[in-house]
Amino acid sequence: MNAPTADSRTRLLDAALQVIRARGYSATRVDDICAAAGLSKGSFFHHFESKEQLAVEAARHWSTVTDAFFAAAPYHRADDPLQRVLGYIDFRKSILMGRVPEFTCLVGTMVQETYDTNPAIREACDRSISGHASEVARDIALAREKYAPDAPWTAESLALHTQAVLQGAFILAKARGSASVAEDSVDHLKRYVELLFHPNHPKEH
Amino acid sequence: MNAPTADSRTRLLDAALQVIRARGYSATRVDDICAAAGLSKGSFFHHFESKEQLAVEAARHWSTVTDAFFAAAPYHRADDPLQRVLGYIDFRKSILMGRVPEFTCLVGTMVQETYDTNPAIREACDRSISGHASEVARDIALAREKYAPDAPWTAESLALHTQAVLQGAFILAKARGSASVAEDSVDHLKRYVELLFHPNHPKEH
DNA sequence: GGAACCATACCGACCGGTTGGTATGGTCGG
DNA sequence: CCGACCATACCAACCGGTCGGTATGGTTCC
Repeated sequence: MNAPTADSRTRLLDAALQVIRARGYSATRVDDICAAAGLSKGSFFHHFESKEQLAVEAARHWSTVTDAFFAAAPYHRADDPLQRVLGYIDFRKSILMGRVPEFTCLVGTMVQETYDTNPAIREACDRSISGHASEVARDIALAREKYAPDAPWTAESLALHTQAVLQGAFILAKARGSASVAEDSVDHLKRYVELLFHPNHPKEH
Repeated sequence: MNAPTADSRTRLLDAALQVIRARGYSATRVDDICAAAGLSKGSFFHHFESKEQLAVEAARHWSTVTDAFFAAAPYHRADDPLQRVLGYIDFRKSILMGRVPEFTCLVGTMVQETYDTNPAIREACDRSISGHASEVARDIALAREKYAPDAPWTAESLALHTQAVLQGAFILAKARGSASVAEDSVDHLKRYVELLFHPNHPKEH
């Protein structure tokens, strides 16, 4: 009777995204994920051989979901690469809404708990973050070539910096219990990128 | 010999800083902390009424330790407030050495796992981060008044942004298993602050 | 068509190691 | 002797993972 709904494996993965983002990886029980998916533990271990393997697959699922989400975002339509980069940052700010677990990042949360004890999960989280950064770096590289070819920084490092700011903003939002501090930090990030590409200060007259 | 019976509580707190930074809060067992401190569980529950309360006190202990550490750092000796801010950033970069758990932040790690389930720990982590940011904000406010009194950002928000960058840099370092990506992000942060203050900044060599 | 057979999906009771916390008693300085 | 401190032994709940079993739908052979 579950035919019309998404298949069970996907439901378990989606449930894992929700629960782990709220409670963290270690504190999440397999039964929590099953309950959130409306499935039993037997079903869970039919689809995943262990909790650890679920985490690895959840990280990949996270990348799939977020890649599609960002691919559909409107900022890609700008012709100018710098405008796409700034549009990306605006877009990241605009989705900081709802409850904190709804806009924070699965892999940023998981990697904190697993980097030293769980290499498979750490690598899966790294692939997710680095993969997304590479996407951002493509537009940054084009903007750099066009507007700042002699800049002393690489497109890759600036893309990673955007991810660092976002991940850090999530931590502050979690500590404060509010998204507004994250919005402020994204504002600073946008100002930085604008300054990097438009040094229209009275420095050079 | 350390003071015989005097410091067991501190030894447990110090052990908690090490173990929780490496494994996270949920995955840390109280026996792990006891073993790292060379004490028994009876001693643990003599000093702390629960694992949760230990976490709250560990956050405060973390603030005490780090406050003293930063208070002793050389960047405070600069006369100019902007030089102190830039010196702070340089200092933060210079301590990104050793293994990852040795330079990352206890409260940034803990708050990710506890913000939605453990309000007491969340608040303790918030106090630690916000308290440190306030310290940084003092010099930023002086620099702003001196060099950029009409800037469209507040000293408080820029101070929080520095913390966001650092926390995010720690996450990237954990995912990558290397500090170098964190160093790059701190470089971007320093460049941002320099750009913010650049127009009226008197270069002195 | 239908009986026999099989694969996939799913259920939930159960197992055994783990873990936060407790009970009890010993040691030692004052 | 008292109370702070700490160790050992222990407990009950918890939790990841297992296992026997059911339901359903597809395939093959007559």
